[in-house]
Amino acid sequence: MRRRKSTSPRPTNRRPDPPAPRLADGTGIPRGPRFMNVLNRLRAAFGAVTPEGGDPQVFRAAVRATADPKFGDYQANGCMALAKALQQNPRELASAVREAVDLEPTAGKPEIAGPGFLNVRLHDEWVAEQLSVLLNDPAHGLTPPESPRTVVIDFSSPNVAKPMHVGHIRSTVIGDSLARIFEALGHKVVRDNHLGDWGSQFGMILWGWKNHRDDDAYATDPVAELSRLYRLAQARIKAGEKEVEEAARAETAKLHAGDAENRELWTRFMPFCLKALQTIYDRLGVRFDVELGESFYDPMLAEVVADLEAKGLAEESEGATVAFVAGMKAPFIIRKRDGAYNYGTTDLATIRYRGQTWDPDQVLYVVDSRQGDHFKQLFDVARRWGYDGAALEHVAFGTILGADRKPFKTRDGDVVGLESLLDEAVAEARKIVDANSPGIDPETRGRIAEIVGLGAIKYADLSQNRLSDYVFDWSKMLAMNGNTATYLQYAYARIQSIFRRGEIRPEQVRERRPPLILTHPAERGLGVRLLRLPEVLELAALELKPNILTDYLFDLASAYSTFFEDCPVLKAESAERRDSRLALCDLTAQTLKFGLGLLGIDVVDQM
RNA sequence: GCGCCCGUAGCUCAGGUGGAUAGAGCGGCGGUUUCCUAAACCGCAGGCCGCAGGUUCGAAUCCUGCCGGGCGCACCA
Repeated sequence: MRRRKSTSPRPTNRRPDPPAPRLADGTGIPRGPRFMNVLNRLRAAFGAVTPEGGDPQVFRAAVRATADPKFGDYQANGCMALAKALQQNPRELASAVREAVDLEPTAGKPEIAGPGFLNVRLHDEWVAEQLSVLLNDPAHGLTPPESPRTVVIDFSSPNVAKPMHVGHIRSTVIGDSLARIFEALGHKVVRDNHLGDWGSQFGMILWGWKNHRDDDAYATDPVAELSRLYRLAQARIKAGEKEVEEAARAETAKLHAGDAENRELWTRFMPFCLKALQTIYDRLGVRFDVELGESFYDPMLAEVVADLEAKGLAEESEGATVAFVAGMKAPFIIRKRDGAYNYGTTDLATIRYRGQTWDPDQVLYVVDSRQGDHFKQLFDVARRWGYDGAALEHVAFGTILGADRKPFKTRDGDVVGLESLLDEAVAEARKIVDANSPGIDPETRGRIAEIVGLGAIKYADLSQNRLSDYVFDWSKMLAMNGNTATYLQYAYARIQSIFRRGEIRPEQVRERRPPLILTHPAERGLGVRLLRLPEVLELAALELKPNILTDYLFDLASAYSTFFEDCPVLKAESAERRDSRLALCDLTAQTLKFGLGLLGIDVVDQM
């Protein structure tokens, strides 16, 4: 697997697994009603019996869930690689590990298979016991990390003064989900919306305002009018009108220089712009801890450049002040020929401010992959500047494409507005709800459609590997099965339906703490999966990939659907069985709701 | 030209740090509903993992070269 480019050192790079739990009796066996991260438990056990000459960290890392259930639930693959290094027979090595390792009470002795795999099958009783613990665990099996980290997540970051469009959804949704996942794992998260409120796009708006404004239109809808002016300026510059380009640049420079008129206009426009953005964020359920835009850093820029110059990191080149980065031809510009600062300068000031304010362990920039070169330069300069305390990571993502594999546009060729995209998703969802569930009252159908529609959009984005471009496809997105939010929401709704029909509340099942029975393959398959959430979240956070979570949830929902078909709940053959299955239903519902919540997606009780 | 990303089933995509017979969904074909939501479930067909070398017990995964596609490369952000 390729590693992310980490151009600055990661203090906790390859974060170690949480240490094995400290145990009072020294047996290696945890006592008491405490949920255990299964993977970490097994890794600790195998790591402890790493053969002489092996690296325990490597050996334990080779433990993972099996790809195929016929090989058991988990497998330890470390013996083969180690045998090679030690020039020993892998099966003999595996045999020695098998004898030494103690997995009780979690599992029995592993089985040796193939060239030296060690296959682990969890004890049904242990799985059942863990599920009972999980049933009443508000933390969903998550335990606080040994050393919580501070993670700044820079995401969404739209330019103000123009409506958000489809291009903003990925950063917003991926960043929000990563924030939720890190928080759930017990880390401190700072969600920062680095607004584009100070750049040259504002100069274009100012130029438009002074030359082409429509006062009536502004009175009616300020943001729409400002957006029109921006697009007008942009179009004329793009058409090669140098004088417009120069004029807009001059307006930007005047704004930055403190020109009274431009500052007044900026101050006047901003509240409208922010309010428009807030409307979308509210609808998406996205919030920020801070929204420190480019304007916030403006007062620091001159000093940043002076400091870089003083430290010999910046130099003059073709009239601009730049920093060169080894291996890259284009310089990193921190002051333009005309004296104005640009986003490189702002980003450096931001790194310093964040370091001084939060002292983060990790800073994530959830930004389009096309800005890769910029971040490579930025991180390099920042490190040489001395801000190397945090791991700076560009969480890159691909472009959203239309069916023609070109950037997603409307039929008229405009960029698709985010608001209309959401509206369309909700309208599509509404059609399906109306068709499938006419018995539900219209108002409730409307609420369901909103949740299902937004869920579809978010999930389509999150379930894809970030790095690849993705083809936007309505039919796929709102499909009722397959790896979609709708499928997961449906599984959840079916569970709620069982509780309604049985006239029983989940809380009653939880209080009863019924013993879990896992003798049916569908029961066991579901049960083993329910224990995996903590390890999945740890991996998703490590890889910075929400699609690891969506894959898990889809797998869980599939296992539930199989269970639903094969295992009657309310009409189970005994009261014990019924209670056990109700508990499995509730656990699944809890996990789906919690997991979807970490993706920023809601559930509905019926659909 | 330099750099980054991508190439896996007809289509859209998964595929931890190299592991067992490469997986889903859609589409196709065939089944399942006196039973808790059929927005579901079960089965079948469908692959030279872009190509060629290399590394090794083992490669979709790592290395090299090539082919094909996307993107970025001095004052926009």
